Amino acid sequence: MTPGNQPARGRRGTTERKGDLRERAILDACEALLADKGYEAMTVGDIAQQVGITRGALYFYFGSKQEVVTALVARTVEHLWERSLATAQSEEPREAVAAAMRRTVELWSEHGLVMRTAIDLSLTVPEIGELWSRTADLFIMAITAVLERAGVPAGTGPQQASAMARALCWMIERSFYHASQESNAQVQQASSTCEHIWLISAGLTG
Amino acid sequence: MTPGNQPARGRRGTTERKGDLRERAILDACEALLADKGYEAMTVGDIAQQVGITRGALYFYFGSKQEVVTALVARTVEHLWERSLATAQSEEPREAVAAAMRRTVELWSEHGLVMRTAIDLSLTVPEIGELWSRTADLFIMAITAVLERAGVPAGTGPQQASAMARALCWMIERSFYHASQESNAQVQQASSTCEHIWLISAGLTG
DNA sequence: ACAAAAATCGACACGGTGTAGACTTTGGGG
DNA sequence: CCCCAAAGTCTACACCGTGTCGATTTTTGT
Repeated sequence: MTPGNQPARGRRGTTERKGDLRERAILDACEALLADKGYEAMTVGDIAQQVGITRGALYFYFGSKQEVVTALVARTVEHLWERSLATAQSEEPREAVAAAMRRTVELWSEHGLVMRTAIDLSLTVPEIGELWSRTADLFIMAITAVLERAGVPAGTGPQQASAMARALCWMIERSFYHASQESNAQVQQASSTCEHIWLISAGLTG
Repeated sequence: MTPGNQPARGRRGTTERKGDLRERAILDACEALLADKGYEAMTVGDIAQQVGITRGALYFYFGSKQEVVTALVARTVEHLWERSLATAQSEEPREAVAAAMRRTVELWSEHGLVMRTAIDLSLTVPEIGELWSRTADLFIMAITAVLERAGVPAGTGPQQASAMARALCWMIERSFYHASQESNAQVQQASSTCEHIWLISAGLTG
């Protein structure tokens, strides 16, 4: 479809099409516009103008505003996946929780805008919904692992690790979603509260 | 602005303007359309057609699609407020939690569609954001009260009732949001899990 | 340096929005 | 009963954002 779907890295020469630059520029422009106009108000013409091309040219790269935003979300989410694999590997559950929450604060501080956008569009843009759902599953699996290591019985019943992890994941998502709209201080506060509830839920009181 | 802003209930005679009927019919149509097309796909023309009038006539009642949906949300949310005042009045915290969750299941089963819509549009339609924020605050206050009665220290610190209640509220909102999209069984499951975590957070283990 | 591929542009058709003005219905007083 | 103002409704229009098309220019590999 759009150029850049295949990396097309020629073995040696940096096959860096001019269009690859433009594509990144479009995504950057989109992120900037998203920041100060919001998704609804942002128009395809706005993005093109920000990049310095016409709408027609932009449609060469992406088929619609939704596709642009989807690509932006994909770029960000890919970044999350890379950096989050090694998290919560600690043996000590208490430390694992702390590490995970530190990581979460980082992610939302850096990418809060795009993550909020992804959540907002999950319903209306199936592709984004899929992307975010995948991401949430990673978090849920990580939380489940920590709960089980802390002694919570495995299983999908209401009082068992998997279901609890899902609920805790939504708690964290929503808390950070709101907090990251306000200030870094709010994010810190949300983080502390979520960490506390997570610890209690894992039976790690005191 | 639009008719019906003032109840205009003449003291005796039922001053039931023909327009009041239409207004309700529009809201009903909107709710129906919302159910099987979704907000984005639903057009002002669709709503008008469903009611059996033209777009022009609809604009006599509401200034835009957003206004229609806002009115629909307002109608539903008003309903929530009425019925939720007497909840969680029980002395026994454990019973209060159970009652609150039963209530929540009811609300989401009956009004899940509109509630999800309200949440989705909170960002883009400030008026709806305000409405939903108010509603969330009611829930948070109720949860706070239960936590305090169960012995959680009052205050806004991360380990104190108010902050914890907020996090728990988001957990419940998000869990039900997702579950109510799937099935009643999922809603029940979510309810049980949330209840369990709430109880643990309140220190009511065992 | 030249041809194919990549990129860009301007113009168009389409669909949804919101508004304006003319027309019809409704429902109290004279 | 009639009349008139208010309430309600309609058709037509202007606007704006979208997505597409064909013509044109630039890049790129050889």
